[in-house]
Amino acid sequence: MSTAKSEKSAPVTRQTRQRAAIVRGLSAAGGFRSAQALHGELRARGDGIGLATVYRVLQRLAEEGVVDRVRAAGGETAYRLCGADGHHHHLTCRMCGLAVDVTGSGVEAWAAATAREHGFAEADHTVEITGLCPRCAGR
Amino acid sequence: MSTAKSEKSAPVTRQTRQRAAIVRGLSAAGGFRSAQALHGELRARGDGIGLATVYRVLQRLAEEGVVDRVRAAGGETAYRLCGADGHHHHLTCRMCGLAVDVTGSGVEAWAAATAREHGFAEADHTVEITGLCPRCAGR
DNA sequence: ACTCTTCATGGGAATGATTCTCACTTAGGT
DNA sequence: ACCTAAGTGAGAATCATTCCCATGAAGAGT
Repeated sequence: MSTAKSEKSAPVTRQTRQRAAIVRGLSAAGGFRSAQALHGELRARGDGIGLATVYRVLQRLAEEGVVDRVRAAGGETAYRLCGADGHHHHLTCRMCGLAVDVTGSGVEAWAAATAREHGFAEADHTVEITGLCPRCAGR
Repeated sequence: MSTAKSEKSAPVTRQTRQRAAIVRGLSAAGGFRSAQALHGELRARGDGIGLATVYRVLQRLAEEGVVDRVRAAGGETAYRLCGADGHHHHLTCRMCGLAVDVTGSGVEAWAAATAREHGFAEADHTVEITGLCPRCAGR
């Protein structure tokens, strides 16, 4: 039976026009965009693309670590190109949506230690700080 | 015209059978429950109550600080009676849903400092640690 | 205790985001 | 150029949550 394929096949991830458009779109946006918003912007720009595809690609990009995912208040999920710099958290303005990346060496350690302390394995964590950015706070 | 009412009316929050049932239900549950799940449990128990009411009451309880809110993976929102002990975070098992309260003096400070550092005001934060609880990890 | 005003309730429709289905297209290896 | 598995897209299907609005009841005043 099996010749060289052995057990698992490589997850190839093809380079398609749509996938490229989505990454370009996110790049141009520069910040968070919901799947629906991104879809609208791409269409407006003339890139023919289906909503289902936007969801699919965005989800995969998230799995691949190419984009960040945050759950917005209205139940929507928003995505943003992640600067390939691995793990970090967000400081978001609850008024205008401005988001700043922050890293917290201490938090990482605390989260890991807390999990271990309670016997939890494969710990992961999310941290979101919200507040009013300088501009919004000043008004 | 206006006599003694002056400007703002007191936010009365009436004590209703339904509201009581919801709090009792959450109390009996002991952990997180989605609005839908709670509604199902209450109905099964014989407490006649509408889904819309469950959502409404749960939302208000959250505003009042009586319950915790976490956004589950499937886009659902889950609620849990909060022991009136103010601020804390959660360590959740991503397999069985077991949730443990944890407090992190260090995290609080870090979050506040980070926000201040970037000029953000009125900072708030959420921290969720997920992993596999001892039992699930052991299987 | 009786009444009146206002807030709460609930059933079902409406909304909105996300996922599914499935026939058709295409990237990439040979 | 050819084959085949992966990707795509339109619309239907799902699902959680909110809206609408007539009816019910809590609590203040008398």
